[in-house]
Amino acid sequence: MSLPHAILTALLEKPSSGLELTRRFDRSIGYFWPSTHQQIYRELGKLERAGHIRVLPTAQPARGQRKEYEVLPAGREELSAWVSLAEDPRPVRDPLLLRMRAAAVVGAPGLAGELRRHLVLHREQLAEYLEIERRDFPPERTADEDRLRHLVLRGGIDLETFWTGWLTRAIDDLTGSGPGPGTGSRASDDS
Amino acid sequence: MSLPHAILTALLEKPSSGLELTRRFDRSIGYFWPSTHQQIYRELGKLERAGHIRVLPTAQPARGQRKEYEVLPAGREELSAWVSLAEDPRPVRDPLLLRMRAAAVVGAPGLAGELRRHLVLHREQLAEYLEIERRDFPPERTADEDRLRHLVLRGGIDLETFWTGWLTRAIDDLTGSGPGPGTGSRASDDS
DNA sequence: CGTCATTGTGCAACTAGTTGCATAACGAAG
DNA sequence: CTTCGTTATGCAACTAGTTGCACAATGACG
Repeated sequence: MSLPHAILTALLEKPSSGLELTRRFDRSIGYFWPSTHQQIYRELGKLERAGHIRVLPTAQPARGQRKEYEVLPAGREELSAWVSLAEDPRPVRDPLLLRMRAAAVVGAPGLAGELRRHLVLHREQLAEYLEIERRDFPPERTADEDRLRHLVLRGGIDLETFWTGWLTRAIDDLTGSGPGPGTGSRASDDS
Repeated sequence: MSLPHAILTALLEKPSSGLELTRRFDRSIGYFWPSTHQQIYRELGKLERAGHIRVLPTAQPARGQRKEYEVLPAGREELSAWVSLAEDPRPVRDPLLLRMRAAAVVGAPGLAGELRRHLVLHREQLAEYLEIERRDFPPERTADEDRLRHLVLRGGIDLETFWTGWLTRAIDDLTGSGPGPGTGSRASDDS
């Protein structure tokens, strides 16, 4: 149940309308909790009904008319409570790794190409994060209250760095020698 | 739609019953595509109806009676086709990063403790992967057909290495100086 | 004035994964 | 021989996320 809390966080940073929130997600919180406008509108409705947020009285409510939301005290408390919950890391669920594993069994003609494609995408994402870091967190003074936000960004940077590194080595390993395993046949398990 | 393909891969490696498959997932494919027995049984039913797998004739079909499945040619073809599909990396979706971001807004008394807890978990997972590597992929001869499987395992190892590194630095950064930001108040965006 | 693109809100249906539980066969213990 | 734990299969309801689309207001262009 993270999306409502992502929305509360974003609304505390700045009261917004649904679409505005969606756009801010696309270049901020959405980097580690992506969401669509449909989902966001639905969740805004729930949060309002729960008394966690309300429509700013300045805007008139009508279909197709902009509605700006702000967080109510109850919403802030809810978020505070959620922040201090313990929650185990979610298990990895990655189709690319699954594909490689399947390729070990049924063969993989174009797999190296797919790895190269992913490498490009991860490099782009990494560059985007580094650009944000350069812009928002210059080395001089790291404002105390920005430390957590910087750590989160560092997480994104380190994660993309891991992917580019691993993909590079995987491509080398796959194309460096022989044509690959073809249709494997063993029946052992594990790993 | 990855679960059916995960199951096809596992069944090609070795024909199995539902429960056996579940257990093999727990210490193998489930590391990057986790699944429960309920989901696996449901999917086995669909795969059988689709003509991708069949029950081995040796076992008699009855409720509460073991049924062993094997992959049919159509299933192998389906898997082959899926392996060569292009699929973009899924966006990250991580509650811990979200929590840190929320903590920058509403404060975070116990956050460092939670980070330490995660660090332990990731270290344990890393140790488990390294043990598997030591056991299944000794340095001497790397059999050609095992290369892909080893690469997948390397992915898990590198990923856990990234987490332990990042968490260690985050904990240092959070506990090293001042008491943290408390209730932040800024209203800027991005990052 | 009409129509067309843009901004904005939102519903409905679908898909995939999770949680809780029911049920059957079978062997071991009392 | 019955009861109990284990192995095994599976259904049903729920939750979260995705996809496709509908509709209202508004301002620009002809």
